Amino acid sequence: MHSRHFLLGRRNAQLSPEERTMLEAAISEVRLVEARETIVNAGEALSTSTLLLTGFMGRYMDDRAGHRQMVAMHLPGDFVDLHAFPLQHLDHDVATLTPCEIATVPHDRLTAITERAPHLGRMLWFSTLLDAAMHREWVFRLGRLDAEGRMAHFLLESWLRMRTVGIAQGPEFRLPLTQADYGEICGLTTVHVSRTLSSMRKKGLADVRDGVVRLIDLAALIRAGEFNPDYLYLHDGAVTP
Amino acid sequence: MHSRHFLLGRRNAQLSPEERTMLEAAISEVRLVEARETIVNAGEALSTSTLLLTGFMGRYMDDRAGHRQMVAMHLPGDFVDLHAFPLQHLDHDVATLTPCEIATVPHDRLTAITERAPHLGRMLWFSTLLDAAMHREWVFRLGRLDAEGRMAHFLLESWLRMRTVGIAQGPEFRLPLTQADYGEICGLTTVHVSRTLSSMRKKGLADVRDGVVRLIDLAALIRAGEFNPDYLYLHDGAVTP
DNA sequence: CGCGCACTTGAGTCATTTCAAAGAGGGTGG
DNA sequence: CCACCCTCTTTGAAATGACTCAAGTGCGCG
Repeated sequence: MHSRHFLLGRRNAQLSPEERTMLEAAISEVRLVEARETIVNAGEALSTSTLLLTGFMGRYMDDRAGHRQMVAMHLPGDFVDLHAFPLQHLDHDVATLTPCEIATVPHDRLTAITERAPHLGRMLWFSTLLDAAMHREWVFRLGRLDAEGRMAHFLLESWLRMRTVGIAQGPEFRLPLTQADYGEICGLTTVHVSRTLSSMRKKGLADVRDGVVRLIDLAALIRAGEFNPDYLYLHDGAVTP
Repeated sequence: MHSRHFLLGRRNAQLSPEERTMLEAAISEVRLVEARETIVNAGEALSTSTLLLTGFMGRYMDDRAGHRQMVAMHLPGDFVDLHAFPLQHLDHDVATLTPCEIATVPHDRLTAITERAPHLGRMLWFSTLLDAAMHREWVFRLGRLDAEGRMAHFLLESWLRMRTVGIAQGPEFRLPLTQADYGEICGLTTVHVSRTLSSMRKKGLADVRDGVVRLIDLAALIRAGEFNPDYLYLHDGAVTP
């Protein structure tokens, strides 16, 4: 399948063709999932991990009142719950935001990869560390930025990530999130997301509406979000050869 | 050195004696570092990682105004910047909170471990995933909890972690942090940390002072911090045999 | 047509910050 | 040995950012 090969391993730029083939061969199944469906519940035992081929997914933790905090958003090419391989079960839920095409990879095949292809194994490790680096940035975002800064930071992060996998080019791109989603990402209420976005629109920073993001004043967004893209390791991706 | 062997690998309960020996043999140097010293700056190229033997360390990201957000705290037995092995440089600073005894592990020896001992390699991977799980919990804490909840959550997390490495037993334990540290952890100002702690004292939840934490009403703390310890994977730690 | 969902807007409240000042303790140098 | 100066902590008062509650708009879809 063309699109599958196209996306696979996109996130880890340093894979050789043989490694890509090996990873692709580890897929046991590809299927479609509807929007807003939970595909993994926190705590359940897992013997497979999920590679996202098309669509958007999120990882969530719930508070007692049922309010959700998103702890990660995933794009095509992401190994959404690769950490379930070493961890065996997850501390959060995984759900689709949009309709998604996902590939299933059994853990025993990953074990074989770490044994037969140590470099590819380290690239998988690298991929989970990218998630961790993003988690840290989310901690920073929530701990130190105000509503506008959080939104700006998240929009910039998403834009760069989407550019690296080729689903965004210019400063206008499709990001099919509702304001409630933004609230779950940025630790804000829906109401306050609405106010924040309209203020950013008024100030000429960015225009977010109808699932489309238009970044208008990049310099101001970078300033507001105190954004430094180093944590995305965009020009790295190799461990040892 | 007795204490070294005692601590090494404590975090990853499932290491065999041979694996412990192998990890210990990877240490090239042990040294002492004073309190409040930065041992790694964000962005610098790294060819070694650091194992914390005694003392407390933190990982930090700075905002433009120079305010810091702590993104992780480390205890004896933690591989503080193991992720520098695949990543090659870090997106945050690493600094001591107290005087620390640290062991240096060159990355080429870690490469050898992943090649010669895949299971130990996966345990190292597991260890970085524990950090990621804690990062997620910190995202949740900052995104969904109020000041009292954040403090309660952090105190409980620290208590459980310290119990698993044997440096805390009962509900009273030494945690040598200032209120400014708590602020950098919980995304609060020092002033508000002071108010929050005194309110928790008044309510009989916990008594934090002079670097000593006394957890008084565990049930209430768990409720306030919406605390569920599953993310610490305390009863896990094995991948595949 | 009407219902549900996403978004907007307003008014009032509350949590946290900011600014300011002062106390408590520990260590150091005169 | 005392005076002084750190750093850490506490407290007060005012300002502000975000939340809650509430009502209302616009839109797509059955």
